Amino acid sequence: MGRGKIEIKLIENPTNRQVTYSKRRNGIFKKAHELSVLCDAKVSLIMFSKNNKMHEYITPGLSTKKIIDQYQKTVGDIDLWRSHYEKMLENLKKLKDINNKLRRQIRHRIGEGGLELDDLSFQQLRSLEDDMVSSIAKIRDRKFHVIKTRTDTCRKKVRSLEQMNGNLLLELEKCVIHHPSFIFHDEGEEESLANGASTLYAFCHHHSHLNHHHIPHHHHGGEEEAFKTDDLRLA
Amino acid sequence: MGRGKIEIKLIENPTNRQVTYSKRRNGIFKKAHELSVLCDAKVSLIMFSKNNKMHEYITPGLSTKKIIDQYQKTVGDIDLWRSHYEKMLENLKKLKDINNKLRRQIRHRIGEGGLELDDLSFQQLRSLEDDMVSSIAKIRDRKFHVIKTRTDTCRKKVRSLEQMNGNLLLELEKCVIHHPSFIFHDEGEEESLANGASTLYAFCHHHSHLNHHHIPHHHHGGEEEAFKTDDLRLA
DNA sequence: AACTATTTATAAGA
DNA sequence: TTCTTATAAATAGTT
Repeated sequence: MGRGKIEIKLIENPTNRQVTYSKRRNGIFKKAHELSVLCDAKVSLIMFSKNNKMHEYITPGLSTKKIIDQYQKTVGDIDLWRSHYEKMLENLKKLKDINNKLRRQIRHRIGEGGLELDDLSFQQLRSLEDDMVSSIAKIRDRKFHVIKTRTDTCRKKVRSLEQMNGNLLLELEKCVIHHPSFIFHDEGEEESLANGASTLYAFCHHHSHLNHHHIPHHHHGGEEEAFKTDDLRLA
Repeated sequence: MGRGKIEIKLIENPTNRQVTYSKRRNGIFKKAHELSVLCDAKVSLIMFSKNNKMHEYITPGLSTKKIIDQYQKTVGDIDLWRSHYEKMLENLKKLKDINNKLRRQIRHRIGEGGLELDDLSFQQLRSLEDDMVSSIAKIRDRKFHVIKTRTDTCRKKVRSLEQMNGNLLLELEKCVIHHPSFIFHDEGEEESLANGASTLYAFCHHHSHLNHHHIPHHHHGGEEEAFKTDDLRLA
């Protein structure tokens, strides 16, 4: 109906399409309204343009919600929403129940207020206590494991540092023996040395005072045992 | 558009109205479909005739649910359903989270598998252990309280029975002293006596052999202490 | 947004 | 209902 007949297929020209959309949208709304009035029908017309602009028509005196409700009722069993909603309610209730049970269980285990323990019998209290004892044993085991791992790691680190120190000492001894003047002759370079070298240099000074003994913060044998038991006293 | 122009108002003649409804319904569906195709629009058209027959058109490839969902999203805040639904979803999520946390807490307290304890630091393990120790103390307190209450109740009962027995003995003594022939003279009535009286009678016989000592199943003093500690050994 | 030649929808009748 | 058809209404292309 227009200057020329058109084929019913997507209008490629966006401007053209937009114009047609507007015109026909108005046309369809008018038709929907006429149907509402002429035949006392309930009409819900919702549409989204290609760029998701929404437009709707509803028979006056109705709401989209009402129409959709009636739609749900009519379509009934095939409908997803209602059952979905009801499943959700059910789920919600179940979760609340589980939640309460879990809380109760925790309160029992915490021994909260005696108020919670009141509803347990002597036998239940006994078995709860047994559970707790075995649980605490597991926690202690785990704690022991954690501290042991930590101690072991520390011990390994110490051992490796000791070995490194030993090697450095040997190197230094060689140096000192072959070039006794080395230690004090190159002071000018001290500032430009990298960190490691600088530390080594400091160590040389230190070492020369201590006459080849280990530096004091190294742990060994009995001392390491003491460290271990000290930590485990916490357990 | 027809043989004559019509006014847009309710068609009173039901047949006429029904015919018009059918014709125009088809027309509007056709228009809706043309709009869908020409402009790539999403269209949902739901209508109910005066006698509640439902008809709907949906842009092919869509579902009414999808359209309605999009409608909810677009209309958004004004709508009640959507917020209701989303509040529910939110609630559901919250409950699930809380639930998981509670479960985790319980698993920690149970010390399940070490798998659960793996993610706790030494400090956390220590404080968990402390908690458990104090909880177990509470449970033991409660257990002690339960058994003590039970013991006390039992002791009271015993005491009251002893007193009752004592009184009965005194009464009997009086009887025997004043009517020494009473005990064996009325055997004929024995069968017809009520339970309490029968017991009293039996007691008389028993008592006459025991020379005023307590009957053996009574606990007193040291013996009662023994009973108590025996029960508490369970604790 | 307005115009208008045409197509489309449809009211009334069969 | 469906078909027909005269006529009203919608609208494609143009301004």
